[in-house]
Amino acid sequence: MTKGQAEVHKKSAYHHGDLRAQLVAATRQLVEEKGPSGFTVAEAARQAAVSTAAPYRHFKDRTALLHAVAEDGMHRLAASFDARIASLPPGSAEAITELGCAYVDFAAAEPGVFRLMFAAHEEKPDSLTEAGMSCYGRLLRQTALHLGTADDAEETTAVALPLWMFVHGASFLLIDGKLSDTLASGRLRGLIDQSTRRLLGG
Amino acid sequence: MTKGQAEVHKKSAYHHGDLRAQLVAATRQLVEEKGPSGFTVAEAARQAAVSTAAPYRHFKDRTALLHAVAEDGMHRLAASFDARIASLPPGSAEAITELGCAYVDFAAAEPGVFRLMFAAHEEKPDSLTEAGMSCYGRLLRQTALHLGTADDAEETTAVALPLWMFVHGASFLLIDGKLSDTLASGRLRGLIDQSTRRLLGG
DNA sequence: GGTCTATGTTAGAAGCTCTAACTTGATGTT
DNA sequence: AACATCAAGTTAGAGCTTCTAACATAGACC
Repeated sequence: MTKGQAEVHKKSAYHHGDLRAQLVAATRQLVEEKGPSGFTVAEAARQAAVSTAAPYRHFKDRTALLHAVAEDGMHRLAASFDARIASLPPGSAEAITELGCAYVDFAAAEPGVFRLMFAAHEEKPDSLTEAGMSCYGRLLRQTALHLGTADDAEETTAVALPLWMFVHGASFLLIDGKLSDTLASGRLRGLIDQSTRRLLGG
Repeated sequence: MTKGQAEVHKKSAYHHGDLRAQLVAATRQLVEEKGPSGFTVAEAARQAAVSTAAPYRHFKDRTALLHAVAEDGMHRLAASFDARIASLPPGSAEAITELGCAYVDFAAAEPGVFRLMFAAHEEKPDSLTEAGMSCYGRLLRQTALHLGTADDAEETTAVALPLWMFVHGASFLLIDGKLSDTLASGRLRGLIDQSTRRLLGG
Protein backbone atom coordinates (compact mmCIF):
# COMPACT_ATOMS: atom_id res chain seq x y z
CA MET A 1 0.00 0.00 0.00
CA THR A 2 2.96 2.24 -0.61
CA LYS A 3 1.23 3.66 -3.67
CA GLY A 4 -2.49 3.78 -3.12
CA GLN A 5 -4.98 4.14 -5.95
CA ALA A 6 -5.83 7.56 -4.61
CA GLU A 7 -2.38 8.84 -5.44
CA VAL A 8 -2.76 8.02 -9.11
CA HIS A 9 -4.99 11.00 -9.64
CA LYS A 10 -2.67 13.37 -7.88
CA LYS A 11 0.19 12.13 -9.98
CA SER A 12 -1.62 13.11 -13.16
CA ALA A 13 -0.59 16.69 -12.44
CA TYR A 14 2.95 16.08 -13.66
CA HIS A 15 3.29 18.12 -16.77
CA HIS A 16 -0.04 19.68 -17.17
CA GLY A 17 -2.10 20.16 -14.06
CA ASP A 18 -4.60 17.35 -13.91
CA LEU A 19 -5.35 16.86 -17.56
CA ARG A 20 -7.81 14.14 -16.71
CA ALA A 21 -10.16 16.52 -14.92
CA GLN A 22 -9.79 19.13 -17.62
CA LEU A 23 -10.70 16.60 -20.28
CA VAL A 24 -13.80 15.56 -18.39
CA ALA A 25 -14.83 19.18 -18.05
CA ALA A 26 -14.21 19.90 -21.72
CA THR A 27 -16.12 16.78 -22.71
CA ARG A 28 -19.06 17.79 -20.56
CA GLN A 29 -19.21 21.13 -22.28
CA LEU A 30 -18.79 19.73 -25.78
CA VAL A 31 -21.42 17.05 -25.21
CA GLU A 32 -23.86 19.78 -24.29
CA GLU A 33 -22.94 21.87 -27.29
CA LYS A 34 -22.88 19.19 -29.97
CA GLY A 35 -24.57 16.20 -28.43
CA PRO A 36 -22.94 12.90 -27.49
CA SER A 37 -22.45 11.78 -31.10
CA GLY A 38 -21.12 15.15 -32.24
CA PHE A 39 -18.41 15.09 -29.60
CA THR A 40 -14.84 14.29 -30.63
CA VAL A 41 -11.84 13.43 -28.48
CA ALA A 42 -9.69 15.59 -30.73
CA GLU A 43 -11.69 18.70 -29.92
CA ALA A 44 -11.58 18.02 -26.19
CA ALA A 45 -7.82 17.71 -26.48
CA ARG A 46 -7.66 20.99 -28.35
CA GLN A 47 -9.64 22.74 -25.62
CA ALA A 48 -7.23 21.41 -23.03
CA ALA A 49 -4.33 22.58 -25.23
CA VAL A 50 -2.69 19.18 -25.57
CA SER A 51 -2.01 16.92 -28.52
CA THR A 52 -4.81 14.72 -29.83
CA ALA A 53 -2.99 11.66 -28.54
CA ALA A 54 -2.69 12.89 -24.96
CA PRO A 55 -6.22 11.91 -23.85
CA TYR A 56 -5.36 8.27 -24.51
CA ARG A 57 -2.93 8.34 -21.60
CA HIS A 58 -5.92 8.84 -19.30
CA PHE A 59 -8.78 7.07 -21.05
CA LYS A 60 -8.75 3.78 -22.90
CA ASP A 61 -10.83 5.19 -25.72
CA ARG A 62 -13.49 7.74 -26.65
CA THR A 63 -16.16 5.68 -24.89
CA ALA A 64 -14.29 5.59 -21.61
CA LEU A 65 -14.12 9.38 -21.58
CA LEU A 66 -17.85 9.60 -22.17
CA HIS A 67 -18.44 7.05 -19.42
CA ALA A 68 -16.58 9.26 -16.99
CA VAL A 69 -18.85 12.20 -17.83
CA ALA A 70 -21.95 10.03 -17.53
CA GLU A 71 -20.88 8.75 -14.15
CA ASP A 72 -20.17 12.24 -12.91
CA GLY A 73 -23.67 13.18 -14.03
CA MET A 74 -25.20 10.30 -12.08
CA HIS A 75 -23.47 11.39 -8.91
CA ARG A 76 -24.65 14.96 -9.37
CA LEU A 77 -28.19 13.77 -9.98
CA ALA A 78 -28.11 11.74 -6.79
CA ALA A 79 -26.81 14.76 -4.90
CA SER A 80 -29.62 16.88 -6.33
CA PHE A 81 -32.16 14.30 -5.15
CA ASP A 82 -30.85 14.55 -1.62
CA ALA A 83 -30.82 18.32 -1.63
CA ARG A 84 -34.31 18.69 -3.02
CA ILE A 85 -36.09 16.40 -0.57
CA ALA A 86 -34.04 17.34 2.49
CA SER A 87 -36.69 19.65 3.88
CA LEU A 88 -39.73 17.59 2.89
CA PRO A 89 -41.45 14.90 4.95
CA PRO A 90 -39.86 11.54 4.10
CA GLY A 91 -42.21 9.35 2.10
CA SER A 92 -44.66 12.16 1.40
CA ALA A 93 -46.21 12.59 -2.02
CA GLU A 94 -44.52 16.01 -2.10
CA ALA A 95 -41.11 14.43 -1.66
CA ILE A 96 -41.74 11.92 -4.41
CA THR A 97 -43.02 14.61 -6.74
CA GLU A 98 -39.90 16.59 -5.95
CA LEU A 99 -37.68 13.68 -6.95
CA GLY A 100 -39.50 13.56 -10.27
CA CYS A 101 -39.09 17.28 -10.80
CA ALA A 102 -35.38 17.07 -9.95
CA TYR A 103 -35.04 14.34 -12.56
CA VAL A 104 -36.76 16.37 -15.27
CA ASP A 105 -34.92 19.54 -14.27
CA PHE A 106 -31.58 17.79 -14.59
CA ALA A 107 -32.50 16.56 -18.06
CA ALA A 108 -33.57 20.04 -19.08
CA ALA A 109 -30.41 21.62 -17.69
CA GLU A 110 -27.98 19.10 -19.19
CA PRO A 111 -29.71 17.24 -22.00
CA GLY A 112 -26.43 16.06 -23.51
CA VAL A 113 -25.14 14.54 -20.30
CA PHE A 114 -28.57 13.15 -19.46
CA ARG A 115 -28.72 11.37 -22.80
CA LEU A 116 -25.25 10.02 -22.17
CA MET A 117 -26.23 8.72 -18.74
CA PHE A 118 -28.93 6.58 -20.26
CA ALA A 119 -27.45 5.79 -23.64
CA ALA A 120 -27.30 2.11 -24.46
CA HIS A 121 -23.69 1.31 -23.69
CA GLU A 122 -22.76 -2.13 -24.94
CA GLU A 123 -20.70 -2.67 -21.88
CA LYS A 124 -20.89 0.00 -19.32
CA PRO A 125 -18.49 -0.08 -16.39
CA ASP A 126 -19.81 -1.31 -13.07
CA SER A 127 -19.23 2.05 -11.47
CA LEU A 128 -21.71 3.67 -13.84
CA THR A 129 -24.32 1.00 -13.20
CA GLU A 130 -23.83 1.42 -9.48
CA ALA A 131 -24.18 5.18 -9.66
CA GLY A 132 -27.42 4.76 -11.59
CA MET A 133 -28.77 2.25 -9.12
CA SER A 134 -27.95 4.63 -6.31
CA CYS A 135 -30.29 7.19 -7.90
CA TYR A 136 -33.05 4.64 -8.31
CA GLY A 137 -32.46 3.55 -4.73
CA ARG A 138 -33.46 6.98 -3.50
CA LEU A 139 -36.79 6.74 -5.30
CA LEU A 140 -37.25 3.22 -3.98
CA ARG A 141 -36.62 4.47 -0.46
CA GLN A 142 -39.20 7.25 -0.61
CA THR A 143 -41.75 4.99 -2.25
CA ALA A 144 -41.31 2.34 0.41
CA LEU A 145 -41.75 4.95 3.12
CA HIS A 146 -44.89 6.19 1.41
CA LEU A 147 -46.42 2.75 1.09
CA GLY A 148 -45.14 1.46 4.40
CA THR A 149 -43.44 -1.44 2.65
CA ALA A 150 -39.89 -2.75 2.50
CA ASP A 151 -37.46 -1.22 0.00
CA ASP A 152 -37.10 -4.52 -1.80
CA ALA A 153 -40.73 -5.61 -1.60
CA GLU A 154 -42.37 -6.44 -4.89
CA GLU A 155 -45.13 -4.01 -4.04
CA THR A 156 -42.58 -1.22 -3.78
CA THR A 157 -41.05 -1.77 -7.19
CA ALA A 158 -44.53 -2.11 -8.69
CA VAL A 159 -45.07 1.54 -7.78
CA ALA A 160 -41.55 2.96 -7.98
CA LEU A 161 -40.86 1.58 -11.43
CA PRO A 162 -43.87 3.26 -13.09
CA LEU A 163 -42.90 6.50 -11.39
CA TRP A 164 -39.42 6.20 -12.82
CA MET A 165 -40.78 5.32 -16.26
CA PHE A 166 -43.01 8.34 -16.18
CA VAL A 167 -40.39 10.95 -15.32
CA HIS A 168 -37.87 9.27 -17.58
CA GLY A 169 -40.24 9.56 -20.53
CA ALA A 170 -41.22 13.09 -19.58
CA SER A 171 -37.54 14.05 -19.57
CA PHE A 172 -36.80 12.61 -22.98
CA LEU A 173 -39.90 14.04 -24.59
CA LEU A 174 -38.99 17.39 -23.10
CA ILE A 175 -35.40 17.49 -24.31
CA ASP A 176 -36.41 16.15 -27.71
CA GLY A 177 -38.77 19.09 -28.07
CA LYS A 178 -41.86 16.95 -28.25
CA LEU A 179 -43.62 18.88 -25.51
CA SER A 180 -43.06 22.41 -26.73
CA ASP A 181 -45.89 22.14 -29.23
CA THR A 182 -48.36 20.51 -26.94
CA LEU A 183 -47.62 21.90 -23.54
CA ALA A 184 -47.23 25.39 -22.16
CA SER A 185 -43.95 25.59 -20.33
CA GLY A 186 -45.33 26.24 -16.86
CA ARG A 187 -47.72 23.32 -16.93
CA LEU A 188 -45.16 20.55 -16.77
CA ARG A 189 -44.74 20.63 -13.02
CA GLY A 190 -48.47 20.38 -12.56
CA LEU A 191 -48.57 17.38 -14.85
CA ILE A 192 -45.79 15.68 -12.91
CA ASP A 193 -47.55 16.33 -9.63
CA GLN A 194 -50.88 15.01 -10.89
CA SER A 195 -49.38 11.92 -12.48
CA THR A 196 -47.21 11.12 -9.47
CA ARG A 197 -50.25 11.12 -7.20
CA ARG A 198 -52.19 8.95 -9.60
CA LEU A 199 -49.35 6.46 -9.93
CA LEU A 200 -48.93 6.41 -6.17
CA GLY A 201 -52.55 6.04 -5.22
CA GLY A 202 -54.55 2.88 -5.76
CA MET B 1 -47.16 17.77 -64.37
CA THR B 2 -45.33 15.87 -67.08
CA LYS B 3 -42.84 14.65 -64.50
CA GLY B 4 -44.59 14.01 -61.22
CA GLN B 5 -42.72 13.58 -57.95
CA ALA B 6 -43.90 10.01 -57.88
CA GLU B 7 -41.87 9.17 -60.91
CA VAL B 8 -38.62 10.19 -59.28
CA HIS B 9 -38.53 7.03 -57.22
CA LYS B 10 -39.20 4.80 -60.17
CA LYS B 11 -36.41 6.47 -62.06
CA SER B 12 -33.90 5.53 -59.38
CA ALA B 13 -33.90 2.03 -60.85
CA TYR B 14 -31.63 3.01 -63.72
CA HIS B 15 -28.39 1.21 -63.14
CA HIS B 16 -28.98 -0.59 -59.96
CA GLY B 17 -32.54 -1.41 -59.09
CA ASP B 18 -33.74 1.18 -56.63
CA LEU B 19 -30.60 1.84 -54.68
CA ARG B 20 -32.43 4.26 -52.47
CA ALA B 21 -34.69 1.58 -51.03
CA GLN B 22 -31.79 -0.82 -50.65
CA LEU B 23 -29.79 1.77 -48.73
CA VAL B 24 -32.69 2.40 -46.38
CA ALA B 25 -33.03 -1.33 -45.79
CA ALA B 26 -29.31 -1.76 -45.19
CA THR B 27 -29.27 1.23 -42.85
CA ARG B 28 -32.18 -0.18 -40.88
CA GLN B 29 -30.32 -3.42 -40.38
CA LEU B 30 -27.02 -1.78 -39.51
CA VAL B 31 -28.64 0.60 -37.05
CA GLU B 32 -30.08 -2.39 -35.25
CA GLU B 33 -26.77 -4.19 -35.25
CA LYS B 34 -24.47 -1.38 -34.22
CA GLY B 35 -26.74 1.35 -32.95
CA PRO B 36 -27.37 4.74 -34.58
CA SER B 37 -23.91 6.10 -33.77
CA GLY B 38 -22.11 2.96 -34.86
CA PHE B 39 -23.71 3.08 -38.27
CA THR B 40 -21.63 4.27 -41.23
CA VAL B 41 -22.74 5.28 -44.71
CA ALA B 42 -19.72 3.47 -46.12
CA GLU B 43 -20.88 0.16 -44.72
CA ALA B 44 -24.41 0.61 -46.02
CA ALA B 45 -22.94 1.29 -49.44
CA ARG B 46 -20.84 -1.84 -49.19
CA GLN B 47 -23.90 -3.93 -48.35
CA ALA B 48 -25.67 -2.55 -51.40
CA ALA B 49 -22.56 -3.32 -53.46
CA VAL B 50 -22.00 0.23 -54.68
CA SER B 51 -19.19 2.72 -54.17
CA THR B 52 -19.07 4.72 -50.96
CA ALA B 53 -19.94 7.85 -52.88
CA ALA B 54 -23.12 6.47 -54.44
CA PRO B 55 -25.41 7.06 -51.42
CA TYR B 56 -24.80 10.80 -51.75
CA ARG B 57 -26.75 10.79 -55.02
CA HIS B 58 -29.85 9.87 -53.01
CA PHE B 59 -29.27 11.46 -49.63
CA LYS B 60 -27.80 14.84 -48.82
CA ASP B 61 -25.70 13.41 -46.02
CA ARG B 62 -25.50 10.70 -43.39
CA THR B 63 -28.21 12.38 -41.33
CA ALA B 64 -30.68 12.44 -44.21
CA LEU B 65 -30.32 8.70 -44.61
CA LEU B 66 -30.99 8.16 -40.93
CA HIS B 67 -33.99 10.48 -41.13
CA ALA B 68 -35.47 8.31 -43.85
CA VAL B 69 -35.15 5.23 -41.63
CA ALA B 70 -36.67 7.08 -38.67
CA GLU B 71 -39.60 8.25 -40.74
CA ASP B 72 -40.21 4.77 -42.05
CA GLY B 73 -40.24 3.58 -38.44
CA MET B 74 -42.82 6.18 -37.49
CA HIS B 75 -45.13 5.04 -40.26
CA ARG B 76 -44.77 1.43 -39.23
CA LEU B 77 -45.49 2.32 -35.61
CA ALA B 78 -48.65 4.15 -36.64
CA ALA B 79 -49.72 1.16 -38.70
CA SER B 80 -49.09 -1.12 -35.72
CA PHE B 81 -51.29 1.14 -33.57
CA ASP B 82 -54.15 0.80 -36.01
CA ALA B 83 -53.78 -2.96 -36.29
CA ARG B 84 -53.61 -3.55 -32.55
CA ILE B 85 -56.72 -1.59 -31.57
CA ALA B 86 -58.81 -2.53 -34.60
CA SER B 87 -60.78 -5.16 -32.74
CA LEU B 88 -61.07 -3.33 -29.41
CA PRO B 89 -63.82 -0.94 -28.32
CA PRO B 90 -62.79 2.60 -29.31
CA GLY B 91 -61.90 4.69 -26.29
CA SER B 92 -61.80 1.73 -23.93
CA ALA B 93 -59.05 1.38 -21.35
CA GLU B 94 -58.13 -1.86 -23.11
CA ALA B 95 -57.55 -0.02 -26.37
CA ILE B 96 -55.39 2.60 -24.68
CA THR B 97 -53.37 -0.04 -22.86
CA GLU B 98 -52.91 -1.79 -26.17
CA LEU B 99 -51.50 1.37 -27.73
CA GLY B 100 -48.99 1.53 -24.91
CA CYS B 101 -48.02 -2.09 -25.35
CA ALA B 102 -47.63 -1.61 -29.10
CA TYR B 103 -45.28 1.30 -28.37
CA VAL B 104 -43.14 -0.71 -25.97
CA ASP B 105 -43.19 -3.75 -28.22
CA PHE B 106 -41.94 -1.69 -31.13
CA ALA B 107 -39.09 -0.34 -29.03
CA ALA B 108 -38.18 -3.83 -27.90
CA ALA B 109 -38.30 -5.21 -31.44
CA GLU B 110 -36.31 -2.40 -33.05
CA PRO B 111 -34.39 -0.53 -30.35
CA GLY B 112 -32.00 1.03 -32.84
CA VAL B 113 -34.71 2.46 -35.04
CA PHE B 114 -36.77 3.48 -32.02
CA ARG B 115 -33.84 5.42 -30.64
CA LEU B 116 -33.39 7.05 -34.02
CA MET B 117 -37.04 8.05 -34.17
CA PHE B 118 -36.70 10.01 -30.98
CA ALA B 119 -33.12 11.17 -31.19
CA ALA B 120 -32.60 14.88 -30.82
CA HIS B 121 -32.21 15.94 -34.42
CA GLU B 122 -31.03 19.51 -34.67
CA GLU B 123 -33.28 20.07 -37.59
CA LYS B 124 -35.53 17.24 -38.43
CA PRO B 125 -37.48 17.36 -41.68
CA ASP B 126 -41.15 18.26 -41.50
CA SER B 127 -42.15 14.87 -42.80
CA LEU B 128 -40.61 13.18 -39.77
CA THR B 129 -42.31 15.57 -37.36
CA GLU B 130 -45.62 14.95 -39.10
CA ALA B 131 -45.21 11.19 -38.96
CA GLY B 132 -44.52 11.46 -35.23
CA MET B 133 -47.50 13.67 -34.64
CA SER B 134 -49.65 11.21 -36.51
CA CYS B 135 -48.72 8.55 -33.95
CA TYR B 136 -49.48 10.85 -31.05
CA GLY B 137 -52.76 11.76 -32.76
CA ARG B 138 -53.95 8.19 -32.44
CA LEU B 139 -53.37 8.23 -28.70
CA LEU B 140 -55.08 11.60 -28.49
CA ARG B 141 -58.07 10.19 -30.36
CA GLN B 142 -58.52 7.20 -28.06
CA THR B 143 -58.04 9.33 -24.97
CA ALA B 144 -60.64 11.83 -26.11
CA LEU B 145 -63.09 9.04 -26.78
CA HIS B 146 -62.42 7.62 -23.34
CA LEU B 147 -62.95 10.93 -21.58
CA GLY B 148 -65.75 12.13 -23.81
CA THR B 149 -63.79 15.28 -24.63
CA ALA B 150 -62.58 16.89 -27.84
CA ASP B 151 -59.29 15.74 -29.36
CA ASP B 152 -57.78 19.17 -28.88
CA ALA B 153 -59.28 19.93 -25.47
CA GLU B 154 -56.80 20.80 -22.75
CA GLU B 155 -58.29 18.08 -20.59
CA THR B 156 -57.45 15.53 -23.26
CA THR B 157 -53.78 16.42 -23.51
CA ALA B 158 -53.54 16.54 -19.71
CA VAL B 159 -54.25 12.81 -19.75
CA ALA B 160 -52.78 11.73 -23.08
CA LEU B 161 -49.42 13.38 -22.46
CA PRO B 162 -48.71 11.54 -19.19
CA LEU B 163 -49.71 8.31 -20.89
CA TRP B 164 -47.22 9.01 -23.64
CA MET B 165 -44.54 9.97 -21.15
CA PHE B 166 -45.08 6.75 -19.27
CA VAL B 167 -44.79 4.35 -22.20
CA HIS B 168 -41.96 6.40 -23.68
CA GLY B 169 -39.96 6.08 -20.49
CA ALA B 170 -40.87 2.43 -20.11
CA SER B 171 -39.58 1.80 -23.63
CA PHE B 172 -36.26 3.50 -23.07
CA LEU B 173 -35.64 1.91 -19.71
CA LEU B 174 -36.45 -1.44 -21.28
CA ILE B 175 -34.10 -1.15 -24.25
CA ASP B 176 -31.37 0.31 -22.06
CA GLY B 177 -31.56 -2.80 -19.93
CA LYS B 178 -32.59 -0.95 -16.80
CA LEU B 179 -35.59 -3.19 -16.20
CA SER B 180 -33.94 -6.56 -16.56
CA ASP B 181 -32.56 -6.42 -13.03
CA THR B 182 -35.69 -5.17 -11.39
CA LEU B 183 -38.52 -6.69 -13.33
CA ALA B 184 -39.37 -10.19 -14.39
CA SER B 185 -39.97 -10.20 -18.11
CA GLY B 186 -43.63 -11.21 -18.01
CA ARG B 187 -44.63 -8.52 -15.55
CA LEU B 188 -44.15 -5.53 -17.84
CA ARG B 189 -47.53 -5.80 -19.51
CA GLY B 190 -49.23 -5.92 -16.14
CA LEU B 191 -47.39 -2.81 -15.09
CA ILE B 192 -48.43 -0.98 -18.23
CA ASP B 193 -52.02 -1.99 -17.74
CA GLN B 194 -52.07 -0.91 -14.10
CA SER B 195 -50.36 2.40 -14.77
CA THR B 196 -52.53 3.21 -17.77
CA ARG B 197 -55.67 2.80 -15.71
CA ARG B 198 -54.26 4.92 -12.93
CA LEU B 199 -53.23 7.68 -15.32
CA LEU B 200 -56.64 7.54 -16.99
CA GLY B 201 -58.79 7.53 -13.90
CA GLY B 202 -59.17 10.51 -11.66
C1' DG C 1 -29.39 9.32 -84.01
C1' DG C 2 -28.05 12.82 -80.82
C1' DT C 3 -28.53 15.17 -76.58
C1' DC C 4 -29.79 15.51 -71.58
C1' DT C 5 -29.80 14.11 -67.17
C1' DA C 6 -30.02 10.81 -63.43
C1' DT C 7 -27.09 7.82 -61.34
C1' DG C 8 -23.22 5.50 -61.11
C1' DT C 9 -17.78 5.63 -60.97
C1' DT C 10 -12.83 6.88 -59.19
C1' DA C 11 -9.77 10.20 -56.79
C1' DG C 12 -8.88 12.79 -53.12
C1' DA C 13 -9.19 16.33 -49.27
C1' DA C 14 -10.02 16.85 -44.56
C1' DG C 15 -10.84 15.01 -40.17
C1' DC C 16 -11.32 11.36 -36.78
C1' DT C 17 -9.65 7.33 -33.55
C1' DC C 18 -6.11 5.08 -31.81
C1' DT C 19 -1.15 2.99 -31.73
C1' DA C 20 3.87 3.12 -31.75
C1' DA C 21 7.98 5.04 -30.70
C1' DC C 22 10.33 8.82 -28.89
C1' DT C 23 10.99 12.62 -25.14
C1' DT C 24 10.73 14.84 -20.80
C1' DG C 25 10.82 15.75 -16.15
C1' DA C 26 9.45 14.70 -11.28
C1' DT C 27 10.54 11.09 -7.80
C1' DG C 28 13.03 8.59 -4.78
C1' DT C 29 17.25 5.71 -4.11
C1' DT C 30 21.74 5.40 -3.22
C1' DA D 1 24.17 15.20 -6.13
C1' DA D 2 23.81 11.74 -9.76
C1' DC D 3 21.01 8.24 -11.63
C1' DA D 4 17.42 5.19 -13.00
C1' DT D 5 12.57 4.88 -13.47
C1' DC D 6 8.20 5.65 -15.17
C1' DA D 7 4.03 8.56 -15.75
C1' DA D 8 2.56 11.53 -19.02
C1' DG D 9 3.48 14.30 -22.65
C1' DT D 10 5.12 14.57 -27.81
C1' DT D 11 5.18 13.59 -33.15
C1' DA D 12 4.20 10.38 -36.98
C1' DG D 13 1.26 7.67 -39.20
C1' DA D 14 -2.11 3.78 -40.41
C1' DG D 15 -6.68 3.13 -41.38
C1' DC D 16 -11.04 4.53 -41.11
C1' DT D 17 -14.70 7.97 -41.97
C1' DT D 18 -17.74 11.81 -44.59
C1' DC D 19 -18.40 14.28 -48.43
C1' DT D 20 -16.98 16.80 -52.98
C1' DA D 21 -15.29 17.10 -57.72
C1' DA D 22 -14.72 15.42 -62.06
C1' DC D 23 -15.61 11.92 -65.12
C1' DA D 24 -18.54 7.92 -67.31
C1' DT D 25 -22.62 5.69 -68.86
C1' DA D 26 -27.01 4.50 -70.15
C1' DG D 27 -32.08 5.29 -70.47
C1' DA D 28 -35.46 8.92 -71.97
C1' DC D 29 -37.00 11.97 -75.24
C1' DC D 30 -37.06 14.82 -79.21
